[in-house]
Amino acid sequence: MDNEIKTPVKNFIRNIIDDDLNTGKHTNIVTRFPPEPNGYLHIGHAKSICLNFGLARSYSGKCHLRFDDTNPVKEDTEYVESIMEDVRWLGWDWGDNLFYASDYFEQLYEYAEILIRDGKAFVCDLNMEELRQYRGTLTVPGKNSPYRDRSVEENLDLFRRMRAGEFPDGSKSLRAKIDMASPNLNMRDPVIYRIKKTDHHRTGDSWQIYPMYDYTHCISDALEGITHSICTLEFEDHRPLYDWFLDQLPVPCHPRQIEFARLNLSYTVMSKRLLLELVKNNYVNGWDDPRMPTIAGMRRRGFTPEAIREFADRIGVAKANSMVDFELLNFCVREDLNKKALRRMAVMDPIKLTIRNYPEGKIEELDAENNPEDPSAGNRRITFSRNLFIEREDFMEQPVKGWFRLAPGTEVRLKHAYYVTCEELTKDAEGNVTELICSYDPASRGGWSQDGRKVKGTIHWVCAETAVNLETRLYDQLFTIPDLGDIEEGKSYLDYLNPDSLVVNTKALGESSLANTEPGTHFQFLRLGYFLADKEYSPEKPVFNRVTTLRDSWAKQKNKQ
RNA sequence: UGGGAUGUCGUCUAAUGGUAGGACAGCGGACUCUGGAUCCGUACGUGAGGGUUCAAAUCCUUCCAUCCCAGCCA
Repeated sequence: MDNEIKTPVKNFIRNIIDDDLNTGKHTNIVTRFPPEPNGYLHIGHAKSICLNFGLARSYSGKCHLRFDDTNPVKEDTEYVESIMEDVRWLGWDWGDNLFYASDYFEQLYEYAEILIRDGKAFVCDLNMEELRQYRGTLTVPGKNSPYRDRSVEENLDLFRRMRAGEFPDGSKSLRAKIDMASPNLNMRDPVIYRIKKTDHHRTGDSWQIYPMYDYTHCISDALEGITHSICTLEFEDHRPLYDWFLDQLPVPCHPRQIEFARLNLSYTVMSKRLLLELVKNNYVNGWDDPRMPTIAGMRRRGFTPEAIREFADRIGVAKANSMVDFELLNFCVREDLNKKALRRMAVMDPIKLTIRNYPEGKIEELDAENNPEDPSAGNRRITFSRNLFIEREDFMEQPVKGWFRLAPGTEVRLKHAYYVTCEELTKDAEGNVTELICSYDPASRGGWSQDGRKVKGTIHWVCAETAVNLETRLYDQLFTIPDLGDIEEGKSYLDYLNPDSLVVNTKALGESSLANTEPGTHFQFLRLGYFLADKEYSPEKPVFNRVTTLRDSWAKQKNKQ
């Protein structure tokens, strides 16, 4: 990735940064990726990660990884581990800049006392229900809390006792004193500390109170010297509060919050809640199910970091809500794997092909290139014999117009091998074709013909004597409709789960080398698609995940008819 | 019916008052031992109306549509 010399596409954030650099507001930039460790990262996070780390790299700045761990009831170290793994896998490096909001708890607490001393925060005894009543609604202003005018001394005393654990959960909160009549609900005396007698995954039982996001995030940014604090659109309404806290407190700097539109991808969901539900209720097989849009799932499916980064670059960054076509992701992974994946032959739905004029018992070896896009990938030897299997789809008894694969009486090339002509076929009682009897042209060895005759069709095959059985897992979209945000009244996203999102095919056959590779290796199965040896792969049970199919202009042509 | 935002090819995204451009998808063709890859060509767009200007996607104005906000979640 370091030798990419692409000029970055302009976007409104880069424009802001360029301005800040030109005007001298900043001489270098610092961004951050601030996940809450309460779930696995998904492709939407990848957009944000690539944006923040990408900006830092592009401007020779820094990007911090900061865990926004202010809510111990939802967070867990399992998630911090997986997040770090995913960010690293995507190819980014935070260096020494690993932070936790929980590292700032003491500082945050001291700042809260300053707010109290300045009369800008108070301890409120309203419970959650009362608080809701007092907050008002979108159209009617809120009412001041009856506890709003407590003295500084009383507030300080109460707040310290909150910290000491003297009060039960939910009985009191610390609130900022701003404006209950503000049309922006976030400014209606927002809660900044709540009591939670819950152990924190990093601070253990040392805190009984935990700061809220709005209060924590801006201060964390300021303490770390973040210059551009990039977040998603739903925080736009929070920006006045972000700025308010920083304006009240003696913080080292005042970062600028910039909001961009989160990623929506067709045929999938991106909400942590929904993804968690899919996992918990076993609609998928865990966070790394290859159908999941999680980084872990995409990694297991066989998407590459390079493809995901390319995707993130291509979708751009803007403020308008949008839905990106999944095909772009497929394009990116094909583009990457086309250069890198070794070619192999495998047959998903085998049909027997016998070459009647090929000597019985003879097995010969032929040369096959590993990757036509990359000569350095070298060649391999593959075996050929009288008994082969080809793809059932590659034969048509009554060929349609434009068909140039195998049919009775027609000649095709077996990739890397010989020309064969179909002369006869056998059928079972139901009339299904069970075997194709062919003849071959011994002079066409290697797939060439000296007389220069044209053979339009080339098909893949495997040698019956040496082929190995494969389990292939053929993945398709998890959902049947592109926009899960737009579903029929009374229906749930679960009603749109694609029953065919996973088809396990155990009858596939592949060339023998496929039983001798490592989990995590990518291949292109000729004419079929890109596959990854799954983590469950073993030589005894070779399991391959289909990452994506190849482009198929024949299928397209067929669909038009 | 409060507040905040956003509307550019089918989709994503540039154009910072001066030729509406790129990518994906589509279509057509060339080439090909993968109907793959590659190459070439092509169609398609400024939400609507008014105004300012020599000139408007861009500025003003009125409307329309969509998204977000009433957690002691982030």
